[in-house]
Amino acid sequence: MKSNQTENNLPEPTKAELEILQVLWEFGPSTVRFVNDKLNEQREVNYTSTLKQMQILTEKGILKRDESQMKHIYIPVEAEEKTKVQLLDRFVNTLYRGSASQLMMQLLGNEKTSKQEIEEIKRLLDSME
Amino acid sequence: MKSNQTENNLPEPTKAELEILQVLWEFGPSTVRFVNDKLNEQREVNYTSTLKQMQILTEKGILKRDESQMKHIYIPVEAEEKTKVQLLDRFVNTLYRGSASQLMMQLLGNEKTSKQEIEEIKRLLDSME
DNA sequence: CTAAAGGTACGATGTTTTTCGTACGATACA
DNA sequence: TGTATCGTACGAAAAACATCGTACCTTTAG
Repeated sequence: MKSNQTENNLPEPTKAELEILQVLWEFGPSTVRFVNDKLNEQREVNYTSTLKQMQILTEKGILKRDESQMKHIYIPVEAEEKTKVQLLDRFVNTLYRGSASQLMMQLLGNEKTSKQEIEEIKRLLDSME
Repeated sequence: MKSNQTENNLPEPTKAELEILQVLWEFGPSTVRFVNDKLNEQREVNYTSTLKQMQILTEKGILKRDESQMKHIYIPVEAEEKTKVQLLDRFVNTLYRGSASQLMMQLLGNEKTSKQEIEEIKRLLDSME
């Protein structure tokens, strides 16, 4: 099958992979043990499952690791921002035909987006002038 | 495995399922034939593959269908808006811990979001006062 | 009437993603 | 110094997704 890459970039992380990335983004470079513990705060996962995922992530080039110690330390290759931008871009293209303003409208119309959030967005825009 | 539902809602559509939904959103209630033709404008898919997907979508309760004719007519159960809001909500929660303004910042910082888009967003916000 | 065209049903198969068991090496410490 | 603990490697099973072939029913045109 065709490999799933964007022009200049890494393959899209899967759902389980994203969970792991998020731990690494939040807490910085970590061991499998640490990541697995964090994941288990939310759902039950076997240690070796997490290990395997992180190995796969490394094969894919999404993570790299420091093997100088027995406890390998895993690190995302791309910065959080960059990866998120890619995902966001894909999301906008898929669901909103690339129209960021349409996405915005939905965000603003969404009850779950608080007044406070909206205010913050306005301030943000003003400061961009 | 745990079934994948949000509190009050339908299961998340998969990628292939989303493609189909998008055709239905754009063109309204349609036959399998019609949807399949649209999909084939973008990539090759066998008719029965599309049929199967749409049957699965129906089983899942994401589509319903009018069987009164031989050519069944498929219709999304939920409105486009509602489904997109769900997906967007999940997206914001997953990637931005629920912070819409953070997502915004990324949108605005994204080169692919044109000046024109940004202007439109500003106008939108102003008109909300 | 009948053959071709076009429809649905559905099992089987292929692929990708996810999870886990087992093997085995290193470390720690009683 | 041996045994329990904690690590990695890795194949394989399980689950989720996607695709397709085949059977079989309806409609339609000649």
